Amino acid sequence: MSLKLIGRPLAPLVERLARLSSLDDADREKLMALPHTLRTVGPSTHLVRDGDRAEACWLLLSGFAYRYKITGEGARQIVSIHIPGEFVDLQNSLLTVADHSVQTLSEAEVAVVPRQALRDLVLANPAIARALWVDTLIDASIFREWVVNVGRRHSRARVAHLLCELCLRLEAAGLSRGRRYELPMTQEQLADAVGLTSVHVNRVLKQLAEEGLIRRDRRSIIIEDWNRMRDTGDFNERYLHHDPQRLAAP
Amino acid sequence: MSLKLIGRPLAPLVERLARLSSLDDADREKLMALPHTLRTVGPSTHLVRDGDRAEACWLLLSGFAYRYKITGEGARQIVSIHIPGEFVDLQNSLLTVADHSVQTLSEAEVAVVPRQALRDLVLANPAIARALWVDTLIDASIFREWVVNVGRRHSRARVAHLLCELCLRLEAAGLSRGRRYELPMTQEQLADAVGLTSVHVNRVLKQLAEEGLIRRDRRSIIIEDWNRMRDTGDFNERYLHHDPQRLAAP
DNA sequence: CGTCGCATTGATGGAGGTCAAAGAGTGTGG
DNA sequence: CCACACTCTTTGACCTCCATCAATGCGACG
Repeated sequence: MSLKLIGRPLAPLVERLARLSSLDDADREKLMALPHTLRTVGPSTHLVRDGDRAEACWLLLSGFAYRYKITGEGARQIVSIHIPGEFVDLQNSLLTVADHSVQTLSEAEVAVVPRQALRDLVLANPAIARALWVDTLIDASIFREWVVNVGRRHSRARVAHLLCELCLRLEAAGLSRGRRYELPMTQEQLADAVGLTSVHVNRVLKQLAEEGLIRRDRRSIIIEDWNRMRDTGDFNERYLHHDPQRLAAP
Repeated sequence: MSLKLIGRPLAPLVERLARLSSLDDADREKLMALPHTLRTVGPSTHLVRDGDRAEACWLLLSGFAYRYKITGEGARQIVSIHIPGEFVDLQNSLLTVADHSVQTLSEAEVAVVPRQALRDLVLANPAIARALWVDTLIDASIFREWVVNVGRRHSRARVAHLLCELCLRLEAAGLSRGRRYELPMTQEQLADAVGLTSVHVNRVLKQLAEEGLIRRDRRSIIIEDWNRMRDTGDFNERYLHHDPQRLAAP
């Protein structure tokens, strides 16, 4: 269902990109004017399915989503979690067939941007092209960190690392209150993000809570002791590249 | 040490990018004319170190390299393996500080491209910008598959998957003879790429060889039975996006 | 011919998986 | 307002895959 939202619906995207790369007012206007359709979708809605032909790019305006793949044995691995303001499949603009699926975690407002519109915008605006490229590079950096997380860290560290990452990303987007944030994920989904089982994630969370590193309140996470979480999660935020990237303008 | 190589040293890059995205003759010429310094470096040479300020991008012209991170506990995770024609750290063009290290596996010829030269080229040439963006998107796709590999596959499948991936990538680059290719990696390095120990990788390789799926000859891998390797590695090449991406020109 | 790095093999242990059941939170319909 | 249904969380018992530790083998190279 299409619906009109107030004002400038794409603002979260523009703010995000402007944090990553310098954009002048004209660039921002052009981004805001990107043709799109707004939709509100429920939790567990598939936005993209593995194997789909790419037709549009989905931009998350509110709510959470995740990308995942299913192995031949039927196991699911979540490869990324997305927060408002992020494109969940920017690759659809240029690659022809989706190599993974995208599903919402919560109810979400999304903007559907036709693939061609994005290509045209990028072709005509080098600064926007650069901003989107930076976005893709940071995405890739996060994937690399996830490879390390599931490949070489113990269960405690994996879970702590993920919780630290989400906390900082939400903070950068202005979506957390202090060290507390909503995390609308089941323990099974958390498990699929860190390559463990839900049973084990449950034990790890329990232990982290008992030791006073975190507190859990329904689907909220409160990081009680950031320093110890950082240590047990072997977390170094450099890979998020949140430091200002705005170098001398093009 | 800088040295002059014959003809058009950047040709492997141009060929690779042209496979990924449409480039006209003018674009190709501009890429070929990218300012750079050629160097020949020995095996185990660090091209980038985690934490370095990005000054240049390294392009592999011959030989192999890999990117890795070290955890707080000192474990290494290899996050990607690179073959000739690939940029090993395109992100250096736009991100300011390296979040991982890059090291050669074998002796290698590399081109060092000043970061600013690449930025300028991209800013002035949308088609080249697009090609490099596609390159980054495919890189990211491979990282995602690696997350799945270390997160959700058993040891046999992990190793088989990696061997399948390298085979196809080398084939696409015209660097394998049939199903045989040189793989200048120790079993410890293989282990760090798939999140296992070298001891276990050794046992897996032995088993794959005993069952007739592969043959090993020094540092060469021969895939004897592609179909069974594909099955045991749960390998689906779609994520490599080797299918022609050349859609209607910009 | 020694030595150095890597591969190979065996023995043992543990982190995390699997299986199964009970508990808790939330929503719904009577 | 309660009963029950459904999903998710929690906990316990047991087991397996892979890590760890420790030798030994072996090929390349000075």
